Amino acid sequence: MSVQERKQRERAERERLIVATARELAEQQGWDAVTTRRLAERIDYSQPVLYSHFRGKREIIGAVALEGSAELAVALRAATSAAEGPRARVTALAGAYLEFAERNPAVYDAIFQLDGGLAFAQEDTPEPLKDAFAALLECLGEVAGEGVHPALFTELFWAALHGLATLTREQRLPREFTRQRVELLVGRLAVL
Amino acid sequence: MSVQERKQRERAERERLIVATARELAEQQGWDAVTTRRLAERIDYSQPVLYSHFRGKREIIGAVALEGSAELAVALRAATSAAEGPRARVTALAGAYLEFAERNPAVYDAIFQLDGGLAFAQEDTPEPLKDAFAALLECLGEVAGEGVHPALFTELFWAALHGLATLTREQRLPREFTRQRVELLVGRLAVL
DNA sequence: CTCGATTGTCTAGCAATGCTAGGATCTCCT
DNA sequence: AGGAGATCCTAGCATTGCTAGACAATCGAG
Repeated sequence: MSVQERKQRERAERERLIVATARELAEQQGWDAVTTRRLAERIDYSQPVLYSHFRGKREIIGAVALEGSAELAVALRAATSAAEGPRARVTALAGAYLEFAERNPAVYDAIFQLDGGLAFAQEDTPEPLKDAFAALLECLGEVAGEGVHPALFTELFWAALHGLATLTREQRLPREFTRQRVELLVGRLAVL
Repeated sequence: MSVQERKQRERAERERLIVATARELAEQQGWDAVTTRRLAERIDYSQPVLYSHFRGKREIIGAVALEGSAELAVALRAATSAAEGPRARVTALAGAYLEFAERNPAVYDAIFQLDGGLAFAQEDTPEPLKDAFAALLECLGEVAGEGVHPALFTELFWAALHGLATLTREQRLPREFTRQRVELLVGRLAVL
């Protein structure tokens, strides 16, 4: 069945190409510019090909979200493992989170802002999403404080980061004081 | 000039009708359902009339945002003024904010999530937006703590609330623990 | 090697979207 | 009463996500 295998590989390869191209286009010109036509043109296929891989634009966003989520988890773990002591770890975590959002706005949108048809906070939540939350939990669990459920604390801390990330990106918060806000957030929320 | 005045009044009245209808439609079926055609049909005019009042859909969203922002400010002040003591006030503020977001999801989106073409955190920021922030500041300024800039503290607190509001609404956070998260937020962030 | 069937792809098209041009109608002042 | 000017609507454009149906390439059986 070598032929079938090759076909499957090529198909999988094309699917990755679609996702990568969608992501690239979104980062370059925003998600509004990611139309099925443009996307199809960039991968040198016609539109209907997209629909043989994904149900629709939604699922493409979802695929980008999953890919990005995995990267976010990696970035968070890399940042925390490079820091010494609880406070430095949490600060590094927050910084890495915000930097990820800043450097990959379209991907961040795909994960947290747009509708990618993904389930959150349920059993059928995709693994990468759970894992990104797990990465947060690993670091934040140890600074939740006495009698505070680690997951609940993580949710709150995450919400604060999410708020900072989105409001900053849309110019709703002046960007220049980001550092101070993070310091304040860490200093107040975390029990060190 | 009674005739001219009447015309102007009618025109202003129609503008309010447009905004109110857009808001209603958005709350009922989401902003995606607010198309210029549907909106025009509901107010018994043709599409181009909308464009004699607003530059485009964007500005209509912006108008809803301004209206909603004013209401938010009122709601926040009502909640804080009814509470005794710093802790109760801040808790009431947070509760009122989240309740507003929960009960007026479309309006909340118009203000904070969608692009209504409004300027934020600048001199030319519209008054209602500044005032909503001022309402937050009035309450949160007194619990910022020593040596912490009240505005910076307010921004952080607001970001946390915004994160909780949006993530909860999109089912990204389980709704049942909202109360605990708010308690934790207030207890940790505010200096009482 | 040939020929039908299956798989894959593309062309063409649909309905819906935001927005606009141009003409029709209606109102008001002289 | 008539013309100027404001007001509004019909009709249309380009773009969107998505799909049907035709066409071609490939594969397996004889």
